Amino acid sequence: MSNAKNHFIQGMSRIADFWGMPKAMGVIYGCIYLSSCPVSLDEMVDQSGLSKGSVSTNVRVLERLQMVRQEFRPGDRKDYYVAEPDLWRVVRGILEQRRKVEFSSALSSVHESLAMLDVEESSSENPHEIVFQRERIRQMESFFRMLDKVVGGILLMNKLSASALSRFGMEKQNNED
Amino acid sequence: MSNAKNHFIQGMSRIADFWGMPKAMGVIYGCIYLSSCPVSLDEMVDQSGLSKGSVSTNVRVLERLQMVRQEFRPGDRKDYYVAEPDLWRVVRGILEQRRKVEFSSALSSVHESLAMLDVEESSSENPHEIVFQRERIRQMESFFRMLDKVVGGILLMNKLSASALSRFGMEKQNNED
DNA sequence: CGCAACGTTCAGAAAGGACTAAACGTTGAG
DNA sequence: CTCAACGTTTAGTCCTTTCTGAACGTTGCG
Repeated sequence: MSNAKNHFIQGMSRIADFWGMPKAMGVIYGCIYLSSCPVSLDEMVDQSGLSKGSVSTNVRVLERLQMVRQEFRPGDRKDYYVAEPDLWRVVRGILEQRRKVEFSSALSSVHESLAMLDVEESSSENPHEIVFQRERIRQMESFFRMLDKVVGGILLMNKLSASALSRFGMEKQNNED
Repeated sequence: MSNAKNHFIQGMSRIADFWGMPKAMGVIYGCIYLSSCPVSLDEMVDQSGLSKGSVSTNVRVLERLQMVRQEFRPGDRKDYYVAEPDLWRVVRGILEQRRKVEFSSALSSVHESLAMLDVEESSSENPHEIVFQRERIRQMESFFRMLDKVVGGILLMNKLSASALSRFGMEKQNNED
């Protein structure tokens, strides 16, 4: 394998780690992303130096995130994978996943706190504090709701490309490229 | 401490964990965020159940991220902290930090791979693969550059509020609130 | 001075995740 | 039917990160 590919894969490993994913995921995506033809599981094992089990597990996570696709070959029992080349779709996949898993949970957690506060209000000897806390929690709730909307808006764009990005206030700076 | 505050703090712990930060950071921010008056380190220790060392360390990280501010009191040796109430400023602080640390590093890593590919090109027996890889890496490089611009654009807005959000394509959906 | 009140630091423990290796279930060819 | 080629699962190990507890340096009061 080329020296450059090795270095690239190592970079993907770092990036995956930084975004809270297993390093192996980054490594495997790097393998597939830089292959001009579909890659089998064994090839990934060779190129990545990871165990077969790890590759098997992680490649399916990548598939769930729509970062790679399985390519079927009639009469071949091996699984071949190709990378989703549109990186903006990749971030969409990740965002979708995270939104489903965590955003709603965070929102409901905050909402529950608000409900509990209402129950406690009557029995409190310090109403001022309660009022303050309710206001704060309410602000955080509306913050989460807005955040969820923003992400939802991004997900609605079927292509997060230059034209879409112009809405992000990017018109201001037009240095390089 | 109120039952609701406890629940809220637990939620912050989960959220912090999800975003790749120490749980204790979330807990401590929760403590301060829901206090109507500046909080001393000892009070945080009481309310969070964490050790003094952990609180001391994590509260300073929060300060560096501009999620809390120190409030000086003349003639009092204790350190008091108040929370940054504008949650959009909070995400800005976090984004700024992450951009500094990781974005540039990711970009240079990809760029290095590209350079290595150029060196290897001549000595390769498989020029087709090299050409393919160069194209792929180039795409990722331009992706990172764009991503960096987007984040930069967000950071330029001094208030990421409703008016700013309208640029994000949020006009389309106007359900609730 | 001496002591008590603070915040900080650091070695070590604890916890949580991720990877490995080996056993396993399935499928298809001979 | 038997065996080899696959991908999957899981128990166990390793490694990283985080938290704790105690020692430490500083500061100001009595």
